[in-house]
Amino acid sequence: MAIKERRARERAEREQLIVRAARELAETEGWDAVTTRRLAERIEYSQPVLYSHFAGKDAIVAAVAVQGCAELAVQLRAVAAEFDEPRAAFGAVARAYLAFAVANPALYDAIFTMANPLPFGTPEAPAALHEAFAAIAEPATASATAAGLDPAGYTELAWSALHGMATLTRGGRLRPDLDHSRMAAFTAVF
Amino acid sequence: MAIKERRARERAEREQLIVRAARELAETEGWDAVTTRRLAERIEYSQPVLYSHFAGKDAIVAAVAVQGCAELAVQLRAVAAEFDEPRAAFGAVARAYLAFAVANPALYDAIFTMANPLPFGTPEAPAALHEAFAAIAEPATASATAAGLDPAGYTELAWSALHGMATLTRGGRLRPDLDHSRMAAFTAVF
DNA sequence: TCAGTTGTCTAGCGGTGCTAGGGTTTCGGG
DNA sequence: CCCGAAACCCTAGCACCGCTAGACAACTGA
Repeated sequence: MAIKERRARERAEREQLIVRAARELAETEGWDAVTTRRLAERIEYSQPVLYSHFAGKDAIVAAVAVQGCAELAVQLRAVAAEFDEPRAAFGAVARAYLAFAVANPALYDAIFTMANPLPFGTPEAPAALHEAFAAIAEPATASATAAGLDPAGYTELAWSALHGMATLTRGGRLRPDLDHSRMAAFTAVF
Repeated sequence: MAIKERRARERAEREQLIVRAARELAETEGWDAVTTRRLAERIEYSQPVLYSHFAGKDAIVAAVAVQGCAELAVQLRAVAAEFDEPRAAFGAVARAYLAFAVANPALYDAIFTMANPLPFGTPEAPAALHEAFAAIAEPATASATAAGLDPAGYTELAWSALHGMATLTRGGRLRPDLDHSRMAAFTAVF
């Protein structure tokens, strides 16, 4: 009996090993470098074992995404908890969100831009995702009601602005010298 | 002498044929389906002729992107011209921007999300790109000065919000039932 | 007519995600 | 202790990808 448990434990460890290897490879060389062959070589197994853990490459990046999601949620929550005033919290959370995207570009892509099959809307999305969204939604809701606007749409708009800044910044499509001005406009407007 | 001209004309026509085929294929089946082999089959030539026109596949999607850019600029300009009041113009341009992204998802991706090597900042970007950006920047600048904010950062923020909404909507990451509320928040806030 | 240029195609290279099949190891009961 | 059964993993390969070398055909211009 205990043997089965040990096997299951080893399997789980190897699965984490795969996810970790994929994330590291993506973060250091970009997602293009994350091929099943390189991944297999890195974990010192052959490619087919990857498919005994995940349905395909997409499932691997999805696993990386949910892991990243949890980290993002933790960071945003921690920042939000430092502030009493919702407006100040909103600004700080926004800055933390963008900082996360800059610090972990590959992780951010896995979560939000790659075509992963993660359910996102209100149905059964990973709990970490709800958590991260809530960290933005709470101060945003406070700001929306103060402005007499529907909180739901307002929150999605604010998130869209953050996401837009994150992605456009990475593509070199926004002027770096305007970072400060842009952020000032965000805190002034939202 | 005239023979060279005819040849050059035919080459230009074939180049347009390639760009058109790439765009159509992308729009109907997504960019994943745009492979050099399928593209070659569609224009009824072999793959190598593609490389006598473009440096590689990236250059082809870049060509599609600048073409789409011009169209976007025309549409935004046309919408902006209908309004005298900058505020009303801003809202209409924003709606037109999002409508463009919904109507031509592959085109939008080619311009803004794919890793094309288009220069974007202030240096030598395609003229059409400046044109499109200006169509957003002008009403945004009016709105920014009215709010006493730096127009440059304000404009980039507004564009980020639009871009974020466009991309998150396509990924099914925003609730469709909030489209109206989200847009109301946009016009109220910017 | 005929060399030289131009244009195009076939075939192939190294890479991708993914899978079929077989061989080795380990397990569990007689 | 031993052996059939199950679990596990690897080698080899498929069909596809972007891209290119080299051969071949067609056209040009003297």
